[in-house]
Parts: sequence; structure tokens; C-alpha cells
Amino acid sequence: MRPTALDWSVDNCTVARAMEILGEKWTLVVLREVFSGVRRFDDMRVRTGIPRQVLTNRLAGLVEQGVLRREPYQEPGSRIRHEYRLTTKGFDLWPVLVAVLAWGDRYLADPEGPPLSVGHRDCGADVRVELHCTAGHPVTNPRDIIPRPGPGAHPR
Amino acid sequence: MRPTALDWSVDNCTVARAMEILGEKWTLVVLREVFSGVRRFDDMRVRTGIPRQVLTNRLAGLVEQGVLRREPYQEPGSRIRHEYRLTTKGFDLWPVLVAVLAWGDRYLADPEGPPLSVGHRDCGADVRVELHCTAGHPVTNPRDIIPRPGPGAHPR
DNA sequence: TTGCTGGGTCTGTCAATGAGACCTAGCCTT
DNA sequence: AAGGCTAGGTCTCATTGACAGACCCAGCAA
Repeated sequence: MRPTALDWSVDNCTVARAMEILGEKWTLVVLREVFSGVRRFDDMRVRTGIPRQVLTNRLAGLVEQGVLRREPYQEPGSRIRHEYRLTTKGFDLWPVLVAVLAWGDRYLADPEGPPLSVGHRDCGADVRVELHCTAGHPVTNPRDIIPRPGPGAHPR
Repeated sequence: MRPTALDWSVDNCTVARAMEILGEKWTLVVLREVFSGVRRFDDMRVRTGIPRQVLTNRLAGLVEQGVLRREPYQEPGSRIRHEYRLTTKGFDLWPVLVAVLAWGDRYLADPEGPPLSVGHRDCGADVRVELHCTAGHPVTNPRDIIPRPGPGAHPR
């Protein structure tokens, strides 16, 4: 009999681990801000309405996870401050953010349209997420995907 | 001066709205289960260790949001039960899930590898998320993407 | 000296999570 | 008919997290 999902267990699930970081309330909103070029505490707070304490926690958590780094900077006439920038690990969250954005835009936007879009730097056209297999075929129908146990699966 | 992120506001942000659904603890794990073919309450509970109450809430919430539907079924010799299946809106979350999975696999997997992979039904090759612009160019570098206000942006 | 600003901390309230016990409808066995 | 099993839940309660609002603090400027 072909193995089904019920034959392996999930205690080392990477989705759960990723969501422990990304799934906390506001985390992805913070990341969207940083991706949009907003790097400073107060700018984020004002734009998003995230409670101070929560924003403090999220930024600290993301720095701890290596998604953001905290960089000192100094504007003329001001004392030293810090801003938050993406690390490589953070930049690699683009597909996640774009995928969430696309889904949200399709199903949850106001009638007037979504407030944010993403464009290709070279040509300006909108950017979308697509699924492709490593053999190069585009995967258009969700039903063309089969989940299966990977190398780290624990049989039960 | 070119508009920056600071010039528009985000109270209608679709990322925040999407994360209100997807960002609750366990939601994406539940979805991964359903995508993997696990449709029944107890199977999910046993495989994932989600507390009963929370699983009840998540399933109800996802049904309410139209991501899952609750379908009656009857096995011979049993009474009528219900299982949870993806709606179209739910299927459209595939890119999100694959993107999260890919990121988690890259940065958070055990040394032995990730427990779950996804393959293309036709050729069996692994499926990945890729960013493309609508003009067809692949977008490989996160820095080639520029965020910008969309039609529903609220100027401040 | 006083005030402003960015980036916080402290406190108290309320909602959500998580662990564990308990419930229930229908089927099965005795 | 009595009792047991099972899937899919409630109920209770301790712990944690979110949120609002007040307060703090270092350095600059008037």
C-alpha cells in the first residue's frame, strides 16, 4: 500500500518551526514594513498601529532569529540611533510575503484594490509567485502537487 | 521626490488581514495536514499534538473563512462523521504553504533533512516557489523587487 | 531650563493557549 | 439490555500574550 500522510509523524515539521517565528501576531506585518523600506521603530509603529511593547518584542525576536539585524546610524544633529535591516535569511522570506500578499489581495482586499503591489525593478511589471518543478514545468493546478515524506520523515 | 513607504498608510493592508487568519498559532500546520490528505479531527490531533480546543477553534475558523468546508461522510458500520476539505480559496494557499515550507527547510530543518517534500504529479520532480514578473522574467534576486503603493493605497 | 523626539520600559486588563478531565451519539459485542 | 469503544467534541483552570496608557531617558535645540 502506498504510504499516506498517516504513516509519518511531524514532530520535526519545518512548517511548524517557521510559523513559530512568522506566525506570531504582527511579525509578517513588521517584515512587510522592512521590505517596504521602513526601518525605524517609530515609523513602523505609526504606520501600522502595532502596540509599542509588541513591536519591541517582534523586532528583538527577529533579530535573535537572524532575520533582521540592528544597525547603528547617526543623522547630522542627532545622537546615534538604530535601524532594522534584513539579513539574507530575511530577504529569503520574499516569496512568503509575496505569496501571502497575493492571496490576501485576491480574497481580502477592499473593492478599490490592494494598498501595496510589488514590481520588477528592471521592467516595472507586477511580480507574482509561481510554482515550478525543478524539471522546469510550471505547476498551475494545485491538484498537480503531491506531498510526500522527505529525508527527515519519522516513520511511525 | 519619489514617494516612499512613509507616504501611504496601511489600515487596509491585505497582509495584515491574511495574517489574521493564517497567523494564528497552528493554522498553517492544520492546512499542511489537510494538504497532505489528513482530513479528520483525530488524525490531525494525534499527528500534530495540537490541543483539542485549539484544533476545534482553528477548524471552525477556517470553515467560517471559507478556506475549508466540512463534509459529512459515512464509513460502513459507522455513523455519519465529518471531514474537512479544501475549498478553492484554500487550494490557493498552496504557494504560501510551499514558500513557508521552503524557507523552513532551508533554515530550520534538522541535519537529516526536512520531513516533508512536495512533488509534481506528472514528473515527480520537487516543486519550488519562484517569483516571476508578469512580463515573464524570472526574479531571482530579492533586491530586484520594488514595493509600491497599489490602487487601494491611502495617501496621508 | 525647559521642551521635543526616538525608542523604549512598567502596569494592569482581557483574550488566547495548553493540559487534562469529562461528555455524547451511534455502533458493536456479549 | 448492559456495557464498551470511538470520533469529535465541551468544561475548567493555570499560564502566557496582546493591548492601552502612563511613564522614563538621552541628547539636541531654543
